[in-house]
Amino acid sequence: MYTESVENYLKAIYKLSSRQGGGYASTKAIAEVLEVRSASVSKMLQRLEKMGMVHHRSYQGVQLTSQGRRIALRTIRRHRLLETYLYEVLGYSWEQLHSEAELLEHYISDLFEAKIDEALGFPTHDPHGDPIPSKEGKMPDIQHIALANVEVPGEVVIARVPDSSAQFLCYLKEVGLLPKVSLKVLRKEPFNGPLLVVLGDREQVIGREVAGKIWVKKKRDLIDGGRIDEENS
Amino acid sequence: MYTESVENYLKAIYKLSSRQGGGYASTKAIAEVLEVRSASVSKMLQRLEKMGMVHHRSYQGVQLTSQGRRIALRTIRRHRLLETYLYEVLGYSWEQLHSEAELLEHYISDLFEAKIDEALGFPTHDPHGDPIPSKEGKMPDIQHIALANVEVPGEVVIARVPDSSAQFLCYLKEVGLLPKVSLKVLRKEPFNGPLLVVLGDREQVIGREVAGKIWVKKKRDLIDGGRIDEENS
DNA sequence: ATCTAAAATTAGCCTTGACTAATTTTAAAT
DNA sequence: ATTTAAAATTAGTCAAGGCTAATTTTAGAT
Ligand SMILES: [Mn+2]
Ligand SMILES: [Mn+2]
Ligand SMILES: [Mn+2]
Ligand SMILES: [Mn+2]
Repeated sequence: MYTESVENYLKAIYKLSSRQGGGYASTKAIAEVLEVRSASVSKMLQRLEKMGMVHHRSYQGVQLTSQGRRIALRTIRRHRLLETYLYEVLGYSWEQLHSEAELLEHYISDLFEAKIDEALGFPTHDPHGDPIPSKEGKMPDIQHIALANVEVPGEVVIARVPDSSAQFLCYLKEVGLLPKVSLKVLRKEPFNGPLLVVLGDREQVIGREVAGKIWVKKKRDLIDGGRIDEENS
Repeated sequence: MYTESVENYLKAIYKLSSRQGGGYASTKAIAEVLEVRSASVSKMLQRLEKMGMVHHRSYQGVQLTSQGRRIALRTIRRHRLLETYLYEVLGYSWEQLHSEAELLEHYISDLFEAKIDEALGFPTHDPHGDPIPSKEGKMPDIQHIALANVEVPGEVVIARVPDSSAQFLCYLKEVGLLPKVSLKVLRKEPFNGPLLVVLGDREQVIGREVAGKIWVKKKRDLIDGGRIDEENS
């Protein structure tokens, strides 16, 4: 339907502008995500504007139109369904998922999407813990906190890890920091020092930077959807 | 690895030049298969020559180099493995296979190819009866005859049907002309008239043109690999 | 209010792979 | 041996999506 390039731009804009508040993505940030030059981004933004995919305020940033958001979410849905299928059905290992999905997301048909969705029993999360947007383009919004920001002592469950660096994922697999794993944070060393956590039956130190990329839920939130939390505090 | 376009050209050249003898594909024939203009083909042939994929004798035709053949066969292998997987595992219907495979064949990885091959138990033929080239690039060569050329009366088994027209496949499905089905040819009407065949428990007339596109094996060949046939005649 | 560095845009170039129109080559018919 | 029609090639154009280099805008520091 749309080109691989257009879909990748829309995905990048979606992720950057939903990252926080105002919702504008900058040219530079898009360029970094997609590993192209800023000049290429500027040009593409004009084309996307003409296509009705974005609102672009020159020198200020871009936002998706509802049309652009629809395509972005469809692509993200396909990406995450693909990752889930490759993992669950074809036996891909964790770190091989992303690159295959990154390409195939642009080339499967509506039918293929529907077939793997069905084969998986209509999953809601991919293997990295990322939510899968619905067919109608609803993305469940989630409130996770970074492991690095958990107050100590705290008991948490891993909800989500980044999907795009195979090396990082290999490390996480090695130490057992996978989605759905619970752990206790015993101590955080000051001056951005490492965290000391209990993982299963052993202790483990985790660098602050790594801990900033792992998203967790508090144990209590899990049991009661976060309501008790509010009443108690 | 190579672009979709390059792989489609190589596939087209492979099929056209293996169709018969000498093994040269003409510019016009390639243009017709790929539904592009001859001028576009001429230009691409020069690029393929530079890439070492073809030998092009100007105004005479092209042949694949061993390099070109390797890529063509890899693409055909992926196409047919994909069709088999979509059919056997994902429950695609017959006529939906080809268009999905035609695109995905260019975008799956070596790993994806290996995984679906394994999941299918290393199949040798796709749902249309076409042989799947081996990973090493060996294509089993097959000697089928067109149903239209069977001598009457003759008993045959359908080996292979064309894969690329969904409408044609729907018709074949409707009348039950599927690979592995046996039938008897009772009569061929003269002047390129229709064939009268027995299909299961009923008689069926088949136009000569349709019968020219269905490839069959003689019943005896099937049982004894064709040897008895030679001894008897 | 001015200066400056970072960010963004513009201008101009390249490759891929289409297209049309014009030209050249080939091969078959006279 | 010419003529001619089909096939093939060449020349020139276009859009997509990259790039570098040059220019413009913005926002923060003085
Ligand atoms: Mn991913
Ligand atoms: Mn992608
Ligand atoms: Mn096919
Ligand atoms: Mn194809």
